Amino acid sequence: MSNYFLPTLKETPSEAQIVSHRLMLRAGMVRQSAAGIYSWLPLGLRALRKIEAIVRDEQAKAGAIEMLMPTLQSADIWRESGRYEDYGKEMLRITDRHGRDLLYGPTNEELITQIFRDNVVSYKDLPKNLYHIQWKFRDEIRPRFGVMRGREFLMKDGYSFDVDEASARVSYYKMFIAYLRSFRRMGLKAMPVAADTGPIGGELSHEFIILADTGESEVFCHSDILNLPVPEADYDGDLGPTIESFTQYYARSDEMHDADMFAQQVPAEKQLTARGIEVGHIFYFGQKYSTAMNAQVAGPDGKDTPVHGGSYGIGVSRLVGGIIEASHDEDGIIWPWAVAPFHVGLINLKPGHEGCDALCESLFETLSQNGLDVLYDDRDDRAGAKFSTMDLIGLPWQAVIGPRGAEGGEVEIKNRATGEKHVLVLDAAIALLSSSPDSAK
RNA sequence: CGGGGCUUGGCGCAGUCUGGUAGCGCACCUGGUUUGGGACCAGGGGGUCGCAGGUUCGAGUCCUGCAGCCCCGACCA
Repeated sequence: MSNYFLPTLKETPSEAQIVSHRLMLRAGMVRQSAAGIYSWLPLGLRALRKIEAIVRDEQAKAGAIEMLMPTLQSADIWRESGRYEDYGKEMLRITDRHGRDLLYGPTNEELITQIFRDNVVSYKDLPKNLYHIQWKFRDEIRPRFGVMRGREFLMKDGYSFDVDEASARVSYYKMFIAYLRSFRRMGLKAMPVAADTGPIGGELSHEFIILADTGESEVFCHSDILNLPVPEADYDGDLGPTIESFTQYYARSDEMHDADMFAQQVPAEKQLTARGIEVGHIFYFGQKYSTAMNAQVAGPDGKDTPVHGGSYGIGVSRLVGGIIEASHDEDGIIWPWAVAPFHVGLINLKPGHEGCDALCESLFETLSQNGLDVLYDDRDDRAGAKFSTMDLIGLPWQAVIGPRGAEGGEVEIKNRATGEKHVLVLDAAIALLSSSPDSAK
């Protein structure tokens, strides 16, 4: 850590209003560069990458294929879909040296549709679900809340292509399940709420909301939906009943909310009105883009038909803030194991002390070999300062080695979430640290 | 885009009303004493006071314009 870059702050910068923003600044995860635009410092980047990894894993299980599209797009394809004008001022428009119109992509329906139509011509190639994790830019009227509503943000966006609506529904269901699983693995309880489908209509649009008082979305739901088991990653067979187990309950965003229906369908003691953070959004948009942009495949009958599309977004950078909103205390962040930038914070209370140094290095080596990410605090500083820093950055385990215990080869292990401490000999400490402490909660 | 607020060293702030040669805490550097929950003493470095004009013998302070940032609302991963 003496060689690391982790600029923590004792005092809270005045611009940060919500707890996740304050903690991200104080813990040295991000620094603001302009309104709604952030640099990700090493610690923040590690959390971001952990979230990406979970998303990738669950996308792969659900059959989605990763690719990467550019941040800059040509205006031409957006003129084709009709959204170049429609998108308005939220789209950042750029002109290159030749006077050609470009834009910093706020989303990628047009680009993926272009790629698809140029390369897929038969129903035999369907279904396809392609995604990427890329920075987006939306020139928000009012960015706020740190990375929760930035103008530049990292999003996983995926697009499915199917030959008909029935098949598109299956693609949608797969993402529905993959999203539930992804958020749960990040230590979050995300609930799917019926969302506005816009001009397309239908019931196939859901937002995934995690509850938080500082959230910008208001939701109305049956409280049982929060405690449903998360489905297995089994995507064969009929997914309908699994989806139904969620959609049978009333759960709607404020623009879809119907007070009478809510009162009728949900017993009073189960009615939950709460604020939340939208961390994912999936929807089926039918043939909207494929028709506008002529993305057709030949069916079994040899006739061309526009493909049925869906799109699926996860706010990756927003999740970093969202997870902190959901998991912190007055001392700092409490990272869930799966997304923690490091698993273990190793504190050497007395660098330079032979016994402490040797024990720390031994522990560091063994834990690293066991595949754990360890942040080693070997700074020459007071114990209190080290404890405070470690609590602030919120790694799941803290391993403290000082002259007191070093003689007997003892390590003090602290669980950041519960505050529980155990004094253990090296081998026992290694065994404990190698396990996720989340189950203790 | 409407309403409100802010801008003074890396961070948090005072000073602006009433113009007179820029200050406090934290952080940083040096030395010493300390050392298991953000130590103490002494010394030290660092600021075109957001930018541009103007008023004045003199502007952080007064006037005009502009910019950046934050908060509340309508829009969004």
